[in-house]
Amino acid sequence: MTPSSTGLGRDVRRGRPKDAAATKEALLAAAQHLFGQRGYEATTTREIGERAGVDPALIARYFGSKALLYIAAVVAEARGDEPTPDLESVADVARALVRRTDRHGVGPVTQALIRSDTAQEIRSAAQAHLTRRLVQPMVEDLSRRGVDQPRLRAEVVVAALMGITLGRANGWFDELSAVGEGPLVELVAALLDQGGHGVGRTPGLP
Amino acid sequence: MTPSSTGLGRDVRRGRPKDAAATKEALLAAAQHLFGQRGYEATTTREIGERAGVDPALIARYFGSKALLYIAAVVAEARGDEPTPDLESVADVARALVRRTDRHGVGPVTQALIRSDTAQEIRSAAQAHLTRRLVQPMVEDLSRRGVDQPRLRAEVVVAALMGITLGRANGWFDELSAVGEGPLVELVAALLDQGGHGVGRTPGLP
DNA sequence: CGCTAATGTCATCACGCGATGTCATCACTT
DNA sequence: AAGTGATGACATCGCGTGATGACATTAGCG
Repeated sequence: MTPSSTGLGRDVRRGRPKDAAATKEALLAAAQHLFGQRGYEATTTREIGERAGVDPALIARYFGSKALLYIAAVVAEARGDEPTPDLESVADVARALVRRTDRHGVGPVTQALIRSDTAQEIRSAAQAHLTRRLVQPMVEDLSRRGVDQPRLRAEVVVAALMGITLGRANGWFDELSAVGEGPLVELVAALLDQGGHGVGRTPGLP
Repeated sequence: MTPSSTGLGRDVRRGRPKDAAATKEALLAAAQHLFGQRGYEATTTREIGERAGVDPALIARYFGSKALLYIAAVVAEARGDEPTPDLESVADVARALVRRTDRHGVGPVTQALIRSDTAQEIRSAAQAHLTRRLVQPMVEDLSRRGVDQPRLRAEVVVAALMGITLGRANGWFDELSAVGEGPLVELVAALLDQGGHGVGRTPGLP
């Protein structure tokens, strides 16, 4: 989140008119929210313009097209992702994911991944982001702890976490959506982080 | 899957013309496949008609509308879901989910759940289906085994499984998509089914 | 064989989308 | 204060969508 977007928040833009930078930020903030909430196809440029208090035609002027605005939103989300906290243990990742989803919704990156109609370029970017940001650190952590098949394990865990946050945000189940962040993270970490409990190895190994 | 739809498979409909029942089935089969693959919004009635070898206008005749056809597809999927195998243990659910996704794609029910633009009626039906079919049996299994917070646990596990199958089907990560069904199910079961390993209780309990 | 209702085909509608271009309006420099 | 380029508002375009209704064709029955 940029400082100015924090300032104007969710509503129609006020302040002095004819400020190109502010307009661009307002559009980006609105795009982040709407794309993250409903995904690419389900969000219209008119909605984005309305939420930003700005004419939708300005999307073309400042970002080129709706697709490029989406990419800008993904990039902005990747940057604003908390100042790179040390996401290593499963609990860390789980907490970060749940917290961010609870606050800002699913987010453009996740939306890009779950939708099959996402443009290939956007999808690749989102996958790379997810891998570099979440999977890779976990792989290193698992390797360090001597768990075998660390990469596959990390991928499975991250995918599982995606499903959990997705289900929570979308209200699939009653208790999953109702439970607090703390208990949920605790439960999920206990479930998925078995290295700490000595059960992380394949059956048959010492 | 109905017997006749199995017979004609993926392609254009042949056989004797002017058969309303066959036309209806062809449309339903095509709808199940396309809706399950791409979701509701991303699938057009023209595509469904083309895949079924039938005029798209017949969707309106036989199902009323695209939305009603989608509901019919969800209902059909719910019915055709293997003749109610005993889905109790986590491993059972994982195996069934992975297997069905590997064969038929994500499926209309899951698509309805992950898309935020799904009509409320469809979403409720999909949630109810998921709860009755997967969560409820697992709750009973966990309760029987004395695990506490059985409902929340079951919901978390099912959501995690959704994420895993979703990530596998959508190619989020290399190894997750490449690994065979057997090893994946084994790993996932070992990860999520902790009741069998004595780690299923909340920390602090005997 | 001929009639009729069921079935399939086709042209077309209204709508919402993203995008574009034109023109009015404002801010900044001198 | 005036001029000028940047900025925003508006009307409109072309496209693809789901849906509709008129028309052609077939199957089933007497």
